[in-house]
Amino acid sequence: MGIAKEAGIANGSLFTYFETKSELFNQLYLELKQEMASVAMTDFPAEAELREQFFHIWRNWGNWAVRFPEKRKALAQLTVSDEITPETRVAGHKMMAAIGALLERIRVAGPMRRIPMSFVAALMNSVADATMDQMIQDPSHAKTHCKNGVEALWRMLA
Amino acid sequence: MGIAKEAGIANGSLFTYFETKSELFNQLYLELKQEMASVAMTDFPAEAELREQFFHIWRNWGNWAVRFPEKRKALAQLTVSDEITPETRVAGHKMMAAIGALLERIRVAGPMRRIPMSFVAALMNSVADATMDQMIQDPSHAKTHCKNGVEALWRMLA
Amino acid sequence: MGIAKEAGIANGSLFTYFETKSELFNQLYLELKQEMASVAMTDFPAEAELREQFFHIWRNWGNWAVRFPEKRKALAQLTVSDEITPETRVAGHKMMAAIGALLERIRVAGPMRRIPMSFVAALMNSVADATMDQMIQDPSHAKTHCKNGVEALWRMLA
Amino acid sequence: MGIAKEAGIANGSLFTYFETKSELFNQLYLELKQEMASVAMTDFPAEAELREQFFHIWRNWGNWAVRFPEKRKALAQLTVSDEITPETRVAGHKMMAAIGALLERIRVAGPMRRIPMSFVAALMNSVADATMDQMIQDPSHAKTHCKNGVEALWRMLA
DNA sequence: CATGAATGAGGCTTCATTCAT
DNA sequence: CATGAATGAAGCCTCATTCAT
Repeated sequence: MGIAKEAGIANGSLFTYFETKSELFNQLYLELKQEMASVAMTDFPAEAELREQFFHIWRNWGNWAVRFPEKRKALAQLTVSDEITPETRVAGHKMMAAIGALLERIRVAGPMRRIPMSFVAALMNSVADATMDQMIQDPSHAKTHCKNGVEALWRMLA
Repeated sequence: MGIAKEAGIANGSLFTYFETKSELFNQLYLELKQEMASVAMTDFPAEAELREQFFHIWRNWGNWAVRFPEKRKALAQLTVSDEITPETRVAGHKMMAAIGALLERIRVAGPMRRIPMSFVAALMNSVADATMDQMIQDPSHAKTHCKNGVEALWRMLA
Repeated sequence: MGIAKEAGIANGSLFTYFETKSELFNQLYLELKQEMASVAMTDFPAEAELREQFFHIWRNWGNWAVRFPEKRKALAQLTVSDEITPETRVAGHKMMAAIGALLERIRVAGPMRRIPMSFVAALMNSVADATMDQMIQDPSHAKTHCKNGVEALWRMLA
Repeated sequence: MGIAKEAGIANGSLFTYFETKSELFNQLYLELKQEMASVAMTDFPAEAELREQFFHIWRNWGNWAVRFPEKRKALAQLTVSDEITPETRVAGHKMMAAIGALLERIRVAGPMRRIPMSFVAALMNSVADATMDQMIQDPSHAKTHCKNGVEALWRMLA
């Protein structure tokens, strides 16, 4: 369909800002990752327990996914795209450092303490994706699905 | 890159078998789903407990994914592709009926008994995907990752 | 659509009889021309007047066109096709020699006596084509259209 | 041979102006019809008799055909092409409304008064085509062929 | 002799990219 | 800096033609 048209701008205008389609994708990926990271920390309850902190982040993600399903979809597609370079992926992960640290604290305290963090993170992401998809497909019960997803994940992690 | 070239045949030859690129994709999707379904049931322990039956299927999947990573990758890509029609997806799910029934028995007996089966199935699939990816990325510990994945999922389900 | 499929035979079978698509077209053109020529002379009233002889041929053509509209269409298309060689066209005209002679007798006796025969023949063909098209499009009044066409042409020629 | 190459432009450039090959053909058909219609009315003798008016149009057509044989050929091919939609044909006929009205006045006053206008128009077109072809094939006598053609048609019509 | 799978040249179409305005 | 016409590489698809069965 043409990425310029999809972005709603003149096809030539794209190259005022980006040298290349790949560059655009990588930059967009980082922007969306950044957005997910900062959305996650909105009203973060610094004094609460681990579980409540984790659930808080999850709720923020869910709200964001339901409000901006196109962003969620774009990020999902970019995540599996071959256009995103390893460097960009690393940079994206760094933006999630705070959440990674939180997950790490959960991991070492629970049944997955012997399992590599990378795998645990991958599992969290996959469950988060499945949950957000469910919320978007059935928005009238979004809150319930959100809770169900995080409780399922919590059983896995803690 | 051109799907004919990728398949190693003359570009025109594709259309001896398939009317259309879409038809090829849909048919390939079904074939791979069928393969996953029948691989899963290999040496199925009909008399064993639920847990052992489920772990058995999971191990079969893991072995298949490690042996045929290209098939696994192709199926993953087809699953998220827009070329696959809803009809094809339904047909694909039907091939998994036996596994679905098993999962259903696990679900009604555990903490997810109040949660829609479709969501539970989606969670299982997403965890399976993450596990297979991990196994393929780090094949020297494939068996361990396989076990870690299914145990994590089992904590979620049962 | 593929000329073999259109002919209702296996694609490879075509080349048992014809070296080439062009050869097939040229041969088919000649066959249809031959058919039109011999159909035209069916029950030819050798003793009748010029006008009646001409009308007789015209009626034969009309009946043929209504009975075999696909043949009529094929011939019309072949006639304007670039695949038909000048040699084939000449051969086709020779098959129509008897009708050409009749037309020539009409021409020299009428208002077009100073006009090149080739042009007169072209005019006759174009009026015949238009008439057959009309007959095929509105077969319930085919006879009327047939008569209207030849009478119009007769006013032109005689 | 590839319609872009034939037009002398890069193959992709076509789609800057037309969504589709079909659209290009239909639009070109209308443009050529429009051109024929407006050419026909050049210096139209509004006060002259029917016959002179008709001959005037015919002469205009003949001059146009001899001057732009490629346009004439293109229009002839488009007219028999399957790419031209019925809607486009109707639109094309509407452009010829003035000429149609003139022909109608001739028809009702002559021997074809009982014959459907559509058939009469088809006959006129077929004779016009044959005449233009003759003029283009033998341009040194173009004027004579032009006159011969219209006089022949006039005998048919009036 | 008939068949149909396989081929590849050639046509239509898309789309990232360039560039004159 | 924005625009959109122009480009051409690359993809999908058609179809005449070949060839092993």
